[in-house]
Amino acid sequence: MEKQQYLTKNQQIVLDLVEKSSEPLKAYSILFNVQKKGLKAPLQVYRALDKLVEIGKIHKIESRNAFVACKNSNCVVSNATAFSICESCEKVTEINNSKLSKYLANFQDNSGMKYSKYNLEFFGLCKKCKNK
Amino acid sequence: MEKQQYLTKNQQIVLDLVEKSSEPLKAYSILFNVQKKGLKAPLQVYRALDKLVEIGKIHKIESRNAFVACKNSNCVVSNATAFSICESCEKVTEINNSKLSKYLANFQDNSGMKYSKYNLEFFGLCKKCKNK
DNA sequence: AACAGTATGTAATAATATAACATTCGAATG
DNA sequence: CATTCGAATGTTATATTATTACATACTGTT
Ligand SMILES: [Zn+2]
Ligand SMILES: [Zn+2]
Ligand SMILES: [Zn+2]
Ligand SMILES: [Zn+2]
Repeated sequence: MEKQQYLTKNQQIVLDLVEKSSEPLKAYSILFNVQKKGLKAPLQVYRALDKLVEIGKIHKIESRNAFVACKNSNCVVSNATAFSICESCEKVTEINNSKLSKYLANFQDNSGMKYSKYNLEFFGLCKKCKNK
Repeated sequence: MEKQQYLTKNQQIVLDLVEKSSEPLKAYSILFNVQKKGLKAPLQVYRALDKLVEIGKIHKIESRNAFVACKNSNCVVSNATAFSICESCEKVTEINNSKLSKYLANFQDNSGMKYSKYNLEFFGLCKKCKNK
């Protein structure tokens, strides 16, 4: 059984916002949006984000410095993430493909390094933008 | 035949520095190091970096906001990059594995999106750090 | 109650990156 | 050679992203 994670007030406020959003949110946009809820300083947001990323409730899109809620049943495997990113409209989708995740989780090369985590970002044009 | 890329003075200065480095370099560390060569402002460095990334001479390690020289014969496929990153010593290695790149270049899901580019970052402990 | 670990609040500052605009360079053309 | 045009440069200012430092408060355990 997975350990239940109780979120603190700040963490819950930030998570709610990120989950409601249809697009990746940037830290300072989050800050702006939660100021009416009492989170006044960047650090309060960053600390909540750090924790939420750590427990897999949200992910950071590294190439965009933005955050999205996890769409894979709270990513039991938050250490194995893959996203598709439209370079035109910036739509981001979390990829949930068991073949891909199996392939990457088992990937080994001759470096002698044991990988415990990965993050993959695909770029291209989404259906909509392709047909413009 | 591939189009020859002539680098400008600023681009060459930045590239030389990144190629000499055994570790990923951050933009402002690059700036500091090339100031004696006349590049005084952040933008001069960022512009050179942008161009070098565009033509595949260097890559950006997104999770670290740092830059490394390409190790794959100037990445004919600079739009298909994979790295291993040691979370202890921060050593970064560009992965050159044709099976992996073939697998990812051909990856498709049911989103209808055609991927033209990807970046993959593996995390773990390098040989050295594992044995400590 | 004492303690340890985690979370919070707050201010200041560091680190990363871009906007705006004037100027210069360099290849291509006529 | 003179003109043109796109790319690159120089410079200043500013925007955006993220962390340091330190004091305080909350939570569960002994
Ligand atoms: Zn997820
Ligand atoms: Zn799109
Ligand atoms: Zn490369
Ligand atoms: Zn290491």
